[in-house]
Amino acid sequence: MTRQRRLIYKILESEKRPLSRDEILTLGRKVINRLGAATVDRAIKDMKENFCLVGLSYPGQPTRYELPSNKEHPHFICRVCKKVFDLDAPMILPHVELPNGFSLSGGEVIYSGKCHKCA
Amino acid sequence: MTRQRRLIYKILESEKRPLSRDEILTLGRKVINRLGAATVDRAIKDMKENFCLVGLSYPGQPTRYELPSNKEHPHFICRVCKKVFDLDAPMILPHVELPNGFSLSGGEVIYSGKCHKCA
DNA sequence: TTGAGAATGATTTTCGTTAATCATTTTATC
DNA sequence: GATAAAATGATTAACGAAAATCATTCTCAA
Repeated sequence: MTRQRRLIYKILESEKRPLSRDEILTLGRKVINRLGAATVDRAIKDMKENFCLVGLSYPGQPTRYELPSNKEHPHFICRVCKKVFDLDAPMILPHVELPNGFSLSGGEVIYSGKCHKCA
Repeated sequence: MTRQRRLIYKILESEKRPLSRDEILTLGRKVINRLGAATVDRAIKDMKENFCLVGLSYPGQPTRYELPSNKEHPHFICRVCKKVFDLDAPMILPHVELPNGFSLSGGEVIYSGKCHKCA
């Protein structure tokens, strides 16, 4: 555990929304201004393997990551600035009838629209 | 309108699930075996601009596209083979309380699990 | 049928993300 | 405090998707 790793974890913990590599890097450099991109990449890679960091992806955009939360929650993506937010609401996954032979193990609800800054 | 474009449109229409560039290419070559990748790319690009082809993306995977449907529907992604299916069910987007200043314009529901072939 | 304009397909280039390299620094243990 | 192991950060390489190029072929309206 290094200063950098602790910082990256702390950023993910405090931002409470999925962050891309570059978002983490930008936020991190406010604290450790020589923070390297490779370090963030490696931290993400390791966390993905160990604590199953959650990945979220949109067409034409880098994958965003967040810490696995104790309570599942829906996401919101702003169609203008493309930022992704966590919604402070329980995630309700509507019941569906799956085709024969399919088994369900999870799901994801994503709302889209405009955030407070872009509205 | 060319033979290739008609074929690509027809494939998207008949498969009824989001397809990646390569999936379209593979299916298309069963009919036009000299179908070029660039042709599929261009068709996707044009359709994206004109009929607002819908893009769907997952971490570490190419974007998949489908024709805008008259009725919104949820998707299902198989965690094993990564194929994406349309679910034949109305999409219910649970009501949520958005933070102040946010406006809602749409949403997406994605279920995950195992498909009939991977179960 | 013909010819201008557009689409095709093979290939190359560009672009952004992710992984690998390596000398240096930091961490944790003795 | 010394030291072995691991992480860092700058850089380069690998990789895949998307766009650009260009000679050839196809489409469609006159």
